[in-house]
Amino acid sequence: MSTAFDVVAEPARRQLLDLMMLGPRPVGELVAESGLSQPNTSRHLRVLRDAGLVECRAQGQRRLYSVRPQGFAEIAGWLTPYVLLWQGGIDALERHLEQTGKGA
Amino acid sequence: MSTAFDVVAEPARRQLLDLMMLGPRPVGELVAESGLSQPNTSRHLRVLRDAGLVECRAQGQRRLYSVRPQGFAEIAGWLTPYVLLWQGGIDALERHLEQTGKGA
DNA sequence: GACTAATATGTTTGACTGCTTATATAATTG
DNA sequence: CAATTATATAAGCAGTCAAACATATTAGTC
Repeated sequence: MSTAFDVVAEPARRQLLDLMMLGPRPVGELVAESGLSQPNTSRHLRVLRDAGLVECRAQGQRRLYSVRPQGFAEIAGWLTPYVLLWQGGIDALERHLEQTGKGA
Repeated sequence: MSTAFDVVAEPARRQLLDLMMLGPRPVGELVAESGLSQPNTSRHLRVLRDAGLVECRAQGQRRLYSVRPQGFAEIAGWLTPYVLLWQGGIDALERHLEQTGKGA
């Protein structure tokens, strides 16, 4: 099992996610627009799915893959303090840690 | 050269970042609190530094490492649409893409 | 300037991962 | 049900990377 961080570290997978961002896409379109080989695309989609970053529903012989936003919670949760530190300084960060209880 | 995504994919490096979050820390403390070996810690800090995620200033024979929040821009910038999609739905995402011009 | 403390680098090894090619499964059409 | 389209899986190879261990560098102390 890999974390969302591992999964998203791969440029090809970020590209696939970006292609799915605005709505569900069949694999064929993802293959065409990403430039990845079909098996390669399929493998990456599998990894994304196992990590909970995308989901898949069948429509005829196609499979429609779409982004699963909740899957990004792990990354977003970890990143938030650093973004706060960036935009609000150390005191914004401390307030956040206070609230989330991670400051103990 | 590796992207911020690659760098942050490593759990040990996220841990080090977390240890530096509240302020600059000397390497020795990071070694002690992370449980990583000293060379290993040093190597990870090097990677973090090369990626612009931390910076380093010398104080006597110690080196104080601290988080460099701007370094997180790449990740934050990529992640934002997905967080928006999560919290605000597709229309929040579309407004954002409109503004940032990535929607063309 | 020898000695110690603090940190960095080099090397090797083992594990993991992505890509390619070939093949298998599943749904669709005639 | 044969043929075709769409997607998934398998096996092999090559490149990458983190950990361990040894060693080098830099700064402070006597």
